[in-house]
Amino acid sequence: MESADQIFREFLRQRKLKFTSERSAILKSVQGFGRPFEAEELLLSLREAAFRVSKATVYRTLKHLLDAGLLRQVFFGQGKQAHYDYTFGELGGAEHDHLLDLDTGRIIPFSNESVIKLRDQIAKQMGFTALSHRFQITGRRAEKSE
Amino acid sequence: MESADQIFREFLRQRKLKFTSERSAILKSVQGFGRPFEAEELLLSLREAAFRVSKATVYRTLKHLLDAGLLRQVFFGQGKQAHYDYTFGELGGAEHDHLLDLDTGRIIPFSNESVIKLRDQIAKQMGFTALSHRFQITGRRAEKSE
DNA sequence: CTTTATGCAAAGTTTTTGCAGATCA
DNA sequence: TGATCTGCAAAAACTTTGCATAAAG
Repeated sequence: MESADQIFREFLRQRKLKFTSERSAILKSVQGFGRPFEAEELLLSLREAAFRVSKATVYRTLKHLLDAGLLRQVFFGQGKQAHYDYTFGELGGAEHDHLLDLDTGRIIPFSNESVIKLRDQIAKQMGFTALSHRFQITGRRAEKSE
Repeated sequence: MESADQIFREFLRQRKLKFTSERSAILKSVQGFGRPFEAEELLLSLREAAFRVSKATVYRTLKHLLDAGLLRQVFFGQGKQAHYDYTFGELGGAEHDHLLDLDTGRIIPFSNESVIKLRDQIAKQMGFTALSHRFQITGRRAEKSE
């Protein structure tokens, strides 16, 4: 099985793009988040790792990672800024969705096969073939002792 | 059953806000879309109806409609601009989701009870109570003769 | 009449782009 | 070495805000 690193290198090679130290550092940093992150957070995370990259390069690389299929964009709350979700993470590349804790703002990934079954079934009913989806549940801890 | 208009008036009254002709025109225009729309589209739609409202008022009113629960924000594609989705529309206030046609960009609303059942079940499994969700399927026409 | 709303233009956010010098293949 | 990259700063896209005047209750 290919690593994300290999996938990215191959993607770049096919497009005659270069695998630079910035792109390498950004991918590494992306893998460090266990949850969707914002461009600004990524920038900070790189600076903490003492790797100086410009905001422009971060955005440009995020776009490539999206094209390579290693990231996808998701939007939470009313926020206008995009979150980037690593599609290769903990769950080993399995499609996953998110539950947003209304009280803490925490984003919790989950994976559930029924979501895919349901989306495929709904799309079929509507005369479509489903290619992807975004599913986001907003909720609140059930048995909180407050 | 209360009309959206009544709900909005009541919402404004409770907050000591005013029901102005601009707010009335905006709500009417919102109801004219059968799909999620952008702030800019709303503005254009108002101008077509020969009603001149400023962009600032449109945004301010959208915020109130969100607070009143008559709209919610959704995000499609990679676009950074918010879409506003009327929660009171065709489906008579029933919760609904969207299918995005990858080829045409068209957004098609649908309503399916299983989505709610599934979200409630998943949230429960994770120790949460689901309050709302966003579900978006991206697909492509199944039997296209192209 | 007092409070809240509106329009305008200016400011704020987030993301994109042009360009000159730096780096990769 | 030729093509692609990078950082910077400026621009662009979308949304919010301050202020003076207008309208609602």
